[in-house]
Amino acid sequence: MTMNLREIASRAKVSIATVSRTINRVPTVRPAIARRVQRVIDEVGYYPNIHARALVSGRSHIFGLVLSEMTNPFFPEIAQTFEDLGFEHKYEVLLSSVTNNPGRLEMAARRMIELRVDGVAILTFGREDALIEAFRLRKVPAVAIDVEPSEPLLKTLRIDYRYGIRQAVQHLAALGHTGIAFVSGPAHLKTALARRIAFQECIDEIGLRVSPEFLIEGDHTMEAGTKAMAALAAGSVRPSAVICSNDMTAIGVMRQAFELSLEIPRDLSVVGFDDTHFAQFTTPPLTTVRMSQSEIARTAFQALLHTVETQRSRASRDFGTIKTELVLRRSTGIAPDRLKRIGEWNCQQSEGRETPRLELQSVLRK
Amino acid sequence: MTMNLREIASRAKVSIATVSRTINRVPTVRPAIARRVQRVIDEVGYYPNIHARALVSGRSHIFGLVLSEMTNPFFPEIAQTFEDLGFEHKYEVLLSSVTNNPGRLEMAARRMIELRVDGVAILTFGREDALIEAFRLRKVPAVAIDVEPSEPLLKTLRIDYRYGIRQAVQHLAALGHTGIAFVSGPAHLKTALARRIAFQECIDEIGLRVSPEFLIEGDHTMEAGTKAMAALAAGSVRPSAVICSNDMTAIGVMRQAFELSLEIPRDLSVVGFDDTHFAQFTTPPLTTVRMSQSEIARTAFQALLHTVETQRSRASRDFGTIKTELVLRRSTGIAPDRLKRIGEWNCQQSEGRETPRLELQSVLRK
DNA sequence: CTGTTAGCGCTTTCAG
DNA sequence: CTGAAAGCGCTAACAG
Repeated sequence: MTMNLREIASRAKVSIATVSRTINRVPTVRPAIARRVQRVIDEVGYYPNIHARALVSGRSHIFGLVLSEMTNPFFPEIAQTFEDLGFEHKYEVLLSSVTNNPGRLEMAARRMIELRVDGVAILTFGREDALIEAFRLRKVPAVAIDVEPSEPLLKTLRIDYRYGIRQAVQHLAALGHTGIAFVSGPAHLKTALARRIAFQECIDEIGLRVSPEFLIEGDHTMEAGTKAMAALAAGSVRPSAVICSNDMTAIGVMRQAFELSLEIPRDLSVVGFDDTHFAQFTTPPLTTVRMSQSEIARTAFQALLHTVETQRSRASRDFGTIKTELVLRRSTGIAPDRLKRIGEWNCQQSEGRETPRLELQSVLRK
Repeated sequence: MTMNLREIASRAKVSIATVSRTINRVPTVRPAIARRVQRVIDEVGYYPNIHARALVSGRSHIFGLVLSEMTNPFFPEIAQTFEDLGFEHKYEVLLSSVTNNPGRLEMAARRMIELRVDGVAILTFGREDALIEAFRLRKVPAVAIDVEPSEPLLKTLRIDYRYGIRQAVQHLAALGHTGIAFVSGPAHLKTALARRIAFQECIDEIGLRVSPEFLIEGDHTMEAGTKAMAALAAGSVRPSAVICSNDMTAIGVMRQAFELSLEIPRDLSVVGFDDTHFAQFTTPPLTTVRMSQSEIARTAFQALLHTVETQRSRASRDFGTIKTELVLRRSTGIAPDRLKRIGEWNCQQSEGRETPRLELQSVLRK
């Protein structure tokens, strides 16, 4: 038995319009009737057909969410928040993860458009240009990261990479590190590039210099971290600290450090980027730059909602800047050579495997 | 300019029926005309309206996929494969992650039904009953794990937890462990229960016994693993090995072991379950029971496809059994007391931090 | 307050 | 081989 408005209407002895109104909570329905209709609906467990509704109303009540590989935990955490928000505001969310797989990007755009999403958040952190163009053409409201919003339907969400990366660099420098390596993400990702540049600038700022050997290109996977660390260890000079473009990379670096019997942070300090939930559970817990996933998801959602719900949001507004910030944990410590000098001055053995730690948070966060 | 069949038709100077046929590759369209139509479609970048199509055809070409919390990497890995398959077979996939959040489960069912999915894979590993019932009522083809398929539209996909868990238990026993703890998932999850029972049986089988203190209930999060290990360490007797109901739990256990200055595997052996990608990157790499995510996703997808594409798939078939299997890495080693005895016999120091290892794979996998 | 009716964009007979 | 026309289930005027 296929249920539809007509069937409900006939059972409740009203017209289909009344059923429709009841479902949509139009207040002009006499309460007694509304209750009667509702009872029938509940009895038969009727759910409206979204397709019919979208077709006639022109609004699908679906938001698209385009992310990169779901296997990087950073993205599921965004998805989770975004979905929660959708739930709260009665929007479906159509998730599309764009892998390197060619055609996948195009596919994502196609899905979103075919399903006539009311708006789409593009949080791929890098290769969004083609998507943005596709949605602009079809006049689909969109929000993306660090783009120039050339028109009212495109909102932007900026990220201040510099702030957190500066904290990381200064934290390391304060601990006496001078040889600091950086493992970047894939060069073609804008976001990865931005992080690397921020690193470079922050290093320059304090008058340090980084040997070209210390700038390794990775691809934001754990495997890349492993390889990068192997390369670093094989070099003529070795860094005493390494900053990674994301947490996955840092995990890979730590893995390889373990392989090389390097103890963290005694022999090597490691800093991640993202602060995924995992960062708290590495051994040792990872010092990393937090970029709040939920804040990103929330801001993106709000931007979309704002664009859709208010007709004349003519001004292509900037939806604020997401700040990044260093979270100190235990993968960073005093630079090995400074530590040695401390040892010489003060011959008594410090207890166990503990490494002396500086509490810099108050300084860094001034 | 809102594009639709009519518009394309008028531009290509054919009827809308012909455009429809062209799009759907109906072979009776004269090639010359088809080309003309196609050119117009490409020029204007037209995408059909899925809603209209679904409405009239009665088939949405959408598969639903219900998973548990996406923040456990096990699930994204399934989602990835399932989506790839959707891509390949021209199905949308609508992902719904069911968190503990009350109402979220109901919401998932509602979404699937309102969007008239052609089938739904329920891979929540535990609390699927309500969902299954909802889909049964509405005659939505479904596939779920370890259910009794009472009717043709419900397929089942079985998982052999025992096989892998037995390997884990025997591996540990062979290394001389007698005090083996088990950190389970939440008691209300069928799948977690199944794992715990399998563990118990495998222990019984070899005549070992496990103290009640060694059976800890967790909830499949890293936090739970941490707490479980803390509890274990605080007990009157300590286990020399712990098997976890999933990899997340194992990561938490390792994290806490580190906190307690327990070295793995010298002081404690740890075994996970799932073999998520992360298991290769813990320090040390995690010995774990593999349950192939891609195999699960693939089997579920095939079951759905089979149900949908063949009208009269009357027989409610079992879609095979997924096997589980121990993957040896480096979080397990010889039991501490046996190791000590070895040390006594053979006084020469073994090199560095290496722990003697047995290569049991060939035996275990006979 | 409630009912009637005209489509939304598409697929699918049924005629030509 | 191509076109005309009848809906799919629903919303939104417009009447009553």
